[in-house]
Amino acid sequence: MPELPEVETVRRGLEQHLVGRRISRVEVGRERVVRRTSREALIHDLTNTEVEGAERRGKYLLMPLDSGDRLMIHLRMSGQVLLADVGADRPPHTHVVLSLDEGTSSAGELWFVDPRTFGEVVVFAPDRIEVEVPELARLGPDPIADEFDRALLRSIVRSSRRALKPLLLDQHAIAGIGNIYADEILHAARLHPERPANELSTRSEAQLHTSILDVLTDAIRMGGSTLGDAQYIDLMGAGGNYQDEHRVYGREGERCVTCGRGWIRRTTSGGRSTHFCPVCQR
DNA sequence: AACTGTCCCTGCAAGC
DNA sequence: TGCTTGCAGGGACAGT
Repeated sequence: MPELPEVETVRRGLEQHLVGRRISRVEVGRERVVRRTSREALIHDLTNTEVEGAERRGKYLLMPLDSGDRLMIHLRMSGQVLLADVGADRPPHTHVVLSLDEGTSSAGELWFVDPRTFGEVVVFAPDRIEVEVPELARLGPDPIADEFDRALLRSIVRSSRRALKPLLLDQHAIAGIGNIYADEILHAARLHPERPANELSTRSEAQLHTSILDVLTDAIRMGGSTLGDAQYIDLMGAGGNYQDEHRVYGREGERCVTCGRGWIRRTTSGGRSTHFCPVCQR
C-alpha cells in the first residue's frame, strides 16, 4: 500500500528517469483509471508534452508539463509506475502506457499498472485544481515536502478532539500517512492510538513530532515497505526494505520488540486495522 | 465536528 | 480439488 515513503521513492525515480523527456504517444486501456476526465482528454493533454519536474504532496505524484498543465498520478492501493523498454511484455492490468522519446537515455515506456484500479491518472490545468482535483487543493501539510515544525503539529493536534489514529490518517490534517505508518509512528511515540489528540502533553506532542519525521525519513531511506500482498515496487521494479523494521504492523500476537513485555494487539475501527502494544503505548 | 457505513476492485486465503 | 465467501485497504462521500 503506497504511502508517503513509497510514493516519495517513486517520485525520486521519476525525477531521475522521466524529467526532461518528451511523451510521444499515449495509450489508455481501462478507462476507469482516467475516470476523472476521459481517455480522449488524457491522450490529448499528454501527447507531445515534456515532463518538467516530479513533485509529491502526500500520496499524490505531480508532474509539471511544458504545456503548463500538471500530470497527477495517485497509486491508491495497488498502483505501480514502472519504467520499461520499448516492446517489453506488459504485465496484466497495465492501463496507461506513455511512450518516451530518446532523451539522455534510450527510448522507453512508462507504465501505470493497477490490478484494483483504485488508482488514477489525470492531467489538469493548475488554475482548475479546485474543480478537477478538489481534495488535492484541500490537502494538509506534508511532513517531508513542506515545512513541518513542532508548532505546526501542535496546532493540528490541539484543534482536534479526535483519537490520534484517525487524525494521522486524515489527509486534510496531515498529508501522506496511511495505515502502516500511522501505527508505526504511534508506536515509536509510545502513544496509544485512541488517545484524544487535544489532550497530549507538550512532551508527548514533541515525541509525536519526532516520531513522524523519524519513521517517515527512515522508511524513505529504506525505499518504503513491500508487503506480501500489496506488492509495492519502485520505478525499476525493486521492492523496499522497511517492512523488516515494522514493530507493530502485521505483528499481531507477537511479543513487543520495544518493551519486551506487551503483546501486540490488533483492533479494528472504521474498517481499518490498528496494531499497537498495550504496555508501552499509553 | 466527529462518528459510522458504503462504495469502488482484485487477489488471496479460509471455509465448505 | 474446486467452488464460494470474506477480507484488505485509500479515500470520497452520505448519513447521523
